[in-house]
Amino acid sequence: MELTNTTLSDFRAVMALIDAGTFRGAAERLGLSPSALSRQITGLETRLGVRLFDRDTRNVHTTASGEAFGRVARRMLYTVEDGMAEFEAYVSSRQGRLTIAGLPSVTAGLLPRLIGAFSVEHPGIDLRILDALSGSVLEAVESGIADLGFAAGTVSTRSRMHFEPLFDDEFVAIGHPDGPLAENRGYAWAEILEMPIIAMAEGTSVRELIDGACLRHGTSLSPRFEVAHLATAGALVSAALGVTALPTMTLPVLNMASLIQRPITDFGAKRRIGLVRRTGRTLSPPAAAFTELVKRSRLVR
Amino acid sequence: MELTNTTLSDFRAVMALIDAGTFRGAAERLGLSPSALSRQITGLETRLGVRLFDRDTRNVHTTASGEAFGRVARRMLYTVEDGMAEFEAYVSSRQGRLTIAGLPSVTAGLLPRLIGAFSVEHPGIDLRILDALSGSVLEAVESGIADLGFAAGTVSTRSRMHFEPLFDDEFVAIGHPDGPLAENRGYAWAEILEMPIIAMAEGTSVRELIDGACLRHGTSLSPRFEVAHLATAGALVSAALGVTALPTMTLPVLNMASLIQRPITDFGAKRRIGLVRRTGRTLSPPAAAFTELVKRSRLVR
DNA sequence: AACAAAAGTGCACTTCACGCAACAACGACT
DNA sequence: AGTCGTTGTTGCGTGAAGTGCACTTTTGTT
Repeated sequence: MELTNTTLSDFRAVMALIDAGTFRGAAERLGLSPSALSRQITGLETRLGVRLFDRDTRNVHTTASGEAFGRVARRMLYTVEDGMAEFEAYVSSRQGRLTIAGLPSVTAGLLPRLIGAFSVEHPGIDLRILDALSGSVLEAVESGIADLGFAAGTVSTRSRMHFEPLFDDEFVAIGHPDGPLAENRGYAWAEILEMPIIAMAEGTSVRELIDGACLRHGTSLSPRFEVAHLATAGALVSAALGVTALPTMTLPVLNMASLIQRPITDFGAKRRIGLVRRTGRTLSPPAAAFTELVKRSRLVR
Repeated sequence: MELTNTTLSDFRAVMALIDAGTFRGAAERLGLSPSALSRQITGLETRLGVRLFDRDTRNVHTTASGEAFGRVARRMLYTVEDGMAEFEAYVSSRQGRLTIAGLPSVTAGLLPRLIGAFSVEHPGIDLRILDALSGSVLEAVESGIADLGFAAGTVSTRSRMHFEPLFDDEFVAIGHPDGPLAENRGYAWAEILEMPIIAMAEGTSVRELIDGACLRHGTSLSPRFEVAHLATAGALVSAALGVTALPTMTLPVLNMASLIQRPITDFGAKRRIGLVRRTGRTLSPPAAAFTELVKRSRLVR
């Protein structure tokens, strides 16, 4: 009994013949000639070593073995149908899973709107958000844990991954209403450096950007506090312990009620936010759909 | 997306490539050349409109879509494997169902030994016994309710079905020890007709045979009692109400403790017991196996 | 920098499947 | 009972699909 050579068309042929009851009808349903179907059934019976249909030139009767095979065939075709439908649903992003890594500022400030829109368009997709520091975002995407990542477009980012810039996130100075930024005007970066600075911890993209700006200005940063979380920085500023410089994107995370923001006139450094993905790797359909959505939503300001 | 043309070899190819990680290894496992596999994967990807593997000349990486397809493919191949194993088990009579119709005398006297042996050889097969009158046996087999039937080989039987004779069941006279058959010798049929006869109801094969014998002897039967069931006949004889003539095969059904049996010297009619099955219909594998067992058990006496 | 290994491609060949036409057998209708 | 129509099967030719071999290209390694 040669089972391995059995193909899906064999199953389809048997099913059609069982349902139609005649070779002619079954062949028509399958879209081929009666002779072709006859050969196929004969060949299958030969390979199986079992007669599936008792037939003469006038009648066709399914044997017990034929019915047994038909049950198997029906299950098989259902499985194929279901499987392909499932795959098609996956490809067309109707179901699946999408993991997005992002800097905390992005996940908090930008992602809510995006994933809101996405989950409306693709309700069947399980969304996972990974908020991590800059390095972890790249790591997550590179290792495949995350499909996409939102990160700042630093040099290291662009070399390891494909980076698609979305918009520039400008730095503003944040201070207490009664603090050194009380005057409602733009401040120069040199001015700010004179104030007590609350800086983000090293390893964050914000800190990386600020360090780079200092380098270009030929100055150096001497922070009064270093904090790991944006909210902490906000709290410290609210307590009038100092000022800080943050990208505007991060502001929604903070409670701005008791804070004021001022432009930095000559800071120059912008945080270029973009979408990272592995180079040379095809995006999963949900990831591609999400990328499409992001582009469509015109974040560029 | 062309889903319908997807074939089992596509699933096998994807599975092999996922598992092996290289075209070369996968091709070897599939028993074909790397180029053929390359074309197959490319063709599948084209039909699906989705890239399943990211590959350069050196590395092969499964995409998210490829893994999704792989999950579907694995399920598919398991289903095929299971299904074919199930069918193979059915064909080789390791599982399935077998319905045997038989005359009450046969089912009671002969079948127990046979189905005992059969269920030892084929423990996975569900056995159903249909004990019915002669006509019902044929009906059950003809309609497909029963796969096989044990019946007496009358003319009508042979014309409608394929009849395979197994053995001849001879008639003996049954009486009460104190009745007219008290003498331990053979009795002529004419003698017995003089005694009070307990006959089986019309429609039973026993009655059919006896009527035939009377016809040949130029006599006629005038039964004192007519009963539908063998056990009833036996009970009547036990009560010394008369004598009866029955095939030896039926005797195990009766309680012979208070009965005696005597040869009928010139009765001449034997009941030819045989296996009936539909003409022109292939037997189900369990039925074929059972037939084989019956032939092997050499019932011919 | 050169080599080796692996995937992709052009080309020729085989094999498989298909349709058409002829054939055989069975059933129905007169 | 004879005839005709229908239905499954088979012989044959054709076309497409698949396969292997040889070669190219690219990439990782020594």
